[in-house]
Amino acid sequence: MRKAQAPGYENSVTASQRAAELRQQIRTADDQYYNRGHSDLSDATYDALFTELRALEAAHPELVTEDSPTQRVGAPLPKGGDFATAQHLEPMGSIESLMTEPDARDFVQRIHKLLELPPEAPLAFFCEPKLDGTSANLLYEHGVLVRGLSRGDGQTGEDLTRNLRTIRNLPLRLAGAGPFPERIEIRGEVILSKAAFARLQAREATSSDGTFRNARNTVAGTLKLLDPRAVQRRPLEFLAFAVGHVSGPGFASHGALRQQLAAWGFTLAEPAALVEGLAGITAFHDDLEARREQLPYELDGIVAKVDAVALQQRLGRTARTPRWALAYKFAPRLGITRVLAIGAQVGRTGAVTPVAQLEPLELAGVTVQNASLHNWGLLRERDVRIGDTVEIQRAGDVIPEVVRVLVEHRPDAAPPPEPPSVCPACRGPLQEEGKFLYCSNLDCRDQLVGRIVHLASRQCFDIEGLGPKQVEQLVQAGLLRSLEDVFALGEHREALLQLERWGARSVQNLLQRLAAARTPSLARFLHGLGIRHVGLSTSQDLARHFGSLERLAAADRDNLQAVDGVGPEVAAAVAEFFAAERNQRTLQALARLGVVPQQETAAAAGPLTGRVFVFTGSLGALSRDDAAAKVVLLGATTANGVSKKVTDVVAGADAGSKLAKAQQLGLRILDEAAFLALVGNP
DNA sequence: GATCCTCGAGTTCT
DNA sequence: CTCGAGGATC
Repeated sequence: MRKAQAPGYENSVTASQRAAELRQQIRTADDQYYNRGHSDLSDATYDALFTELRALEAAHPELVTEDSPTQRVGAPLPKGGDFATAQHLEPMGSIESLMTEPDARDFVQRIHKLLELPPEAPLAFFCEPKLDGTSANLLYEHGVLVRGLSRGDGQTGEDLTRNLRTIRNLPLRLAGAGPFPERIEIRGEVILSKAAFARLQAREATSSDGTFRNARNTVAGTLKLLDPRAVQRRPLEFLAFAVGHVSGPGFASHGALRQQLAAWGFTLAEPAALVEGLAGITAFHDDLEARREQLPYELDGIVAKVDAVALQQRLGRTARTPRWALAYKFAPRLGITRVLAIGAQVGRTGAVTPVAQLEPLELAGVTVQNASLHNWGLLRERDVRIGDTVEIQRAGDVIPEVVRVLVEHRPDAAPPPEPPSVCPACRGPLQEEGKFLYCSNLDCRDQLVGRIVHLASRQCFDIEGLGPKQVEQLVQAGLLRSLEDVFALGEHREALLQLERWGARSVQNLLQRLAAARTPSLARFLHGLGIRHVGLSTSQDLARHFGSLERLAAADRDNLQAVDGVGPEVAAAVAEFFAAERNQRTLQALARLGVVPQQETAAAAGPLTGRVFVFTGSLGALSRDDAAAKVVLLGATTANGVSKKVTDVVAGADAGSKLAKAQQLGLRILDEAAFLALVGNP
């Protein structure tokens, strides 16, 4: 075995030969390791070769090539440095997601119809696993990797080249003799295998904060690290699944494309198969779902593509997805665990709701410890008891929910839980209203925390840095005893500074933000007050109708009911709110502290007046609220759900049921790019 | 009085 | 995302 040595070569010809030799050995080892699972070289030998090559290149900088394995790792970006962004040559769209067999059937039938094929005509699909990682788009020029982008919003991605380069099974130079396309974009998924993730967890558990909760988030986090050397220590892999822009001739089929990618040195997702029709797709899906646990990677479904590229082109694409590819997801995972306790929470409205505390359970990538039971009626209906074994599902793959109780596993001594007789926070009396229990004590601590958090939230006064943690702490410290106290915090500067985690800087920031938050729109002001039945939408209706706080406060029930969307219940709630002496004091105190809602000006008519927007899926660049604000500024209104009244649906990535409904209703559907074009790029 | 929309509110975790 | 209930409409 050769030792790493100082560069002592007599002339650069030998040095250049040796460098080429080392690069070849290292590449072979990388390829063996990632594509066959083991390498003929020991880790120590590999490191030695690598060190030698690096030393050689240091001594002969002219020998450094862009595709040398040493170039996988660059220096860290300066702290606080941001990743640059760049345009994809061809947009990186998403694929329509389906959950059920009937949906898949519809999809395949639609393809037959569009191609004017009889339903029984054979049609070949290529099926591959749908990997759960982060997509990336690699640009190769004349066979050499020059850039790697994240998906971003589909049009523009972040330049992650320096980090992507560290992935060892990602070719820095395409394998084979060429000729290579002048430019080609290779798309794939960056993932951590289950084994690699487990190793990483074991290795880092002792050293750092143990933040590796699931593989997908770890991948996303890793690619954003500023120091490529840290990225290199995470055993990421790149699995290619498609090409974007190609200069020169394309490929005849997805199968041919895969062969070429493999020949160029890419790893491909396996198992994959060329199958026939819906039956083939379904069989592939069911087979993988059944073997899910045994596969080396996390997957959330399969992807099926019409194999022939000529047919793909005939099918074309909708505004946001190709018509020739579908993602057929696996059924949401059910998990089984035990109910440790059934607690009660008090929300900002005083509603006391039951929460099941669960034995921690890994479900679809996260650890679930709590599941809401919504109300005591539901709890009784499902008959959930402490000690019960229950089936948990993440509704919409997000919110944990108790699906059912496995009664046969119930311990003998498990009485049904009793709803609390007093408020769990303040021990005050409870009132029953419908299926809900309410704590009617306005000074109840948990309620106060909830009301203040709501007041400070984005849709209301938008006070950054005043979240649940901080509010809890300030209430505990006695600095907040009522809503209006929020704006009196400036008078308690000294007391604030005494608290843990409140330094001069954070106190100053908070006080500045409070000062800035003192002139909200009337709608946001109203919403922040937390009047029953009055959310953002109703607040806006009221603000538009009355124009000022004074006129609203003076309105009686009849005046209130004249507002569109306000009936007897809402009118009563609003009138009662303004009649209550306690609330009048709050309003007076706020006014004294300089908190004054702005007069509502009638919404300016704009180019989008009369149109109603709904947002679904995630928009890369904008939050949903920001997107909504943009269309409102142009004269449009927004709604929460899809209905006949809606005119436009903006579908971001991973759009769900709303999109399907919108398609049914034949509404105008905008993808993110179209939306940004409409509202004018920020 | 019944039915359909829509809004409010609560919910988990990173 | 889901449930429940208020409001509008027939």
